[in-house]
Amino acid sequence: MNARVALKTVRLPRLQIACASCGMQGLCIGAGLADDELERLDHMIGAPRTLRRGERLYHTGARFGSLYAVRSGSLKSLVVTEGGRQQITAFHVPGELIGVDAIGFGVHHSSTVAIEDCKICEIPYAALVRLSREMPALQRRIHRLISGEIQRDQGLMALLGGMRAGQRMGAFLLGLSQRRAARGNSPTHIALHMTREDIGSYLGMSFETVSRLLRLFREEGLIVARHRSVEITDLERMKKLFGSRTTASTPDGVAAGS
Amino acid sequence: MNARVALKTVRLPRLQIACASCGMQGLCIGAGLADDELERLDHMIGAPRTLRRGERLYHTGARFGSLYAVRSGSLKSLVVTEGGRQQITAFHVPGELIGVDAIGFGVHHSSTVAIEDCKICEIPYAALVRLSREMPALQRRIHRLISGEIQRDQGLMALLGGMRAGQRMGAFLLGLSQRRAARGNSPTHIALHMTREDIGSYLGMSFETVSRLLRLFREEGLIVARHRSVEITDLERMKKLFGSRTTASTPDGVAAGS
DNA sequence: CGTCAGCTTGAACTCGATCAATCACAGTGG
DNA sequence: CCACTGTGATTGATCGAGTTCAAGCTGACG
Repeated sequence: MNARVALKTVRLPRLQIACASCGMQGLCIGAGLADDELERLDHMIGAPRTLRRGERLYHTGARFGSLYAVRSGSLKSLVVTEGGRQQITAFHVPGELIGVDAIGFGVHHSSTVAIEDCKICEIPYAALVRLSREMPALQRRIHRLISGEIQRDQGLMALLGGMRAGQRMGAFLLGLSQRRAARGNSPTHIALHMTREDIGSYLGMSFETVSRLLRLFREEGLIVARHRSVEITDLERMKKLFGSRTTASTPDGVAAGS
Repeated sequence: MNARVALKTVRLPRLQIACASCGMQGLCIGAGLADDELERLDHMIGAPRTLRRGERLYHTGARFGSLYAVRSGSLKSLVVTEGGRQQITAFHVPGELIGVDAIGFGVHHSSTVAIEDCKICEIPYAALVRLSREMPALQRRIHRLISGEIQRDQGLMALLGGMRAGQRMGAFLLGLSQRRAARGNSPTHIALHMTREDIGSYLGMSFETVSRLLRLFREEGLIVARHRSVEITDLERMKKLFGSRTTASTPDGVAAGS
């Protein structure tokens, strides 16, 4: 597999051009674009800017003007409910795009904060839309990003709505693992940059339960956890227990309405 | 308020033209379009088609080709988790658009089923996109619909993640009330066309708990419930207890960015 | 070296799930 | 027309997962 990718990299020059926003190949906003298209896109992307831990990228109610790509570090997005409670809606890691949920509305409906020092690239949305009018591939890409956002949310809803705390925790760890793997990193070593409280908020449980579940997983031999570093020692069993997204099985026996 | 709307209807001809898809004014896909634009849009919308109760509009994995507007009746969308459990992700009532979560991905990631006999209008998406290239207002509208979908999901996540069953139930009833109000219907009378089980799935609780909570609300004097008809008798206290989403329910009037 | 935020662990309690029995009602067919 | 039937709704009793409160512990950082 790796060998094949390497071969392609040699043969197809465009894979050697990294996206200016996230600094990676074939990820983020520039995925699926041709060389010249990627270059035009790159021109409108600003230089990476540093965000210190705890600093806010944008907050609820702020005018939406740009998407942001994470180059390094990680961030969290949260919404504040009527009761003043904070609900974490997403964690963002390098190579991912932030602000997708505000597209088209003109205003952010969540706040995003750095949970460690980050490097962030700004992508002006108006220019992006203008460019997308001439580049169907880019327009498709934008739509797909948004669609992916909705899917992610629906997955989390299903998680929160119908699973036990342990399953949610397991699915969370597997999710982080997969996101690392998608970027070519080890799928077994996970760094939890966020606090237990953030995880609890995200998964709809108390931070004490997060702590207890991690211990349970450790006692079960599924992971080795120390501080904020988690090593998945039995990835297979994890996948078995907490169903990795194997959604290839979609039976089409019944004919849809008319 | 009503008087002002009526006045506008008289003064501005465009408000008298109903959207062909949902049969309503200023809702659904046609909101915010000029007369001639609305007409062009209408030409690509098919005649309403009937869907019998229990019939499926589309299912997970099906190719995405169209959005659908509800003219009458109601439907539910659901995702099936790895474990085979069904999680209801949305209920759809007249004037709303279905299928937004599949935009850009080419494939539906949820199934949608009629919970009573419905009339549905199909809106071919490819044609819609083509049209939107010439009509910035339509493009904005599409983006806003998608964005609204994300927001709705985030709201539900916050609901599922951090609220007690009673609060979720209250917020659910208030939500239905507001959606009725947004379409000019009485906000106090709600018809629950879905089963208790569906409500339970949507709100992440057992159907018995749904039943018990409705009784509790009745004993508290908040509602009068009989069969599937619910009358909110103390809307003020409901709002006080279960924080109504005081954000302007119809996102028109807010200037969209870019 | 002290301080403090974040983490762990324990103990008691509570909310809501689960199991189970009964009821209400719509649809069906005699 | 009424009895039959099945799905959905109500209500009760029990139990356990997870919250909450509380008390220490750990490691980072001034």
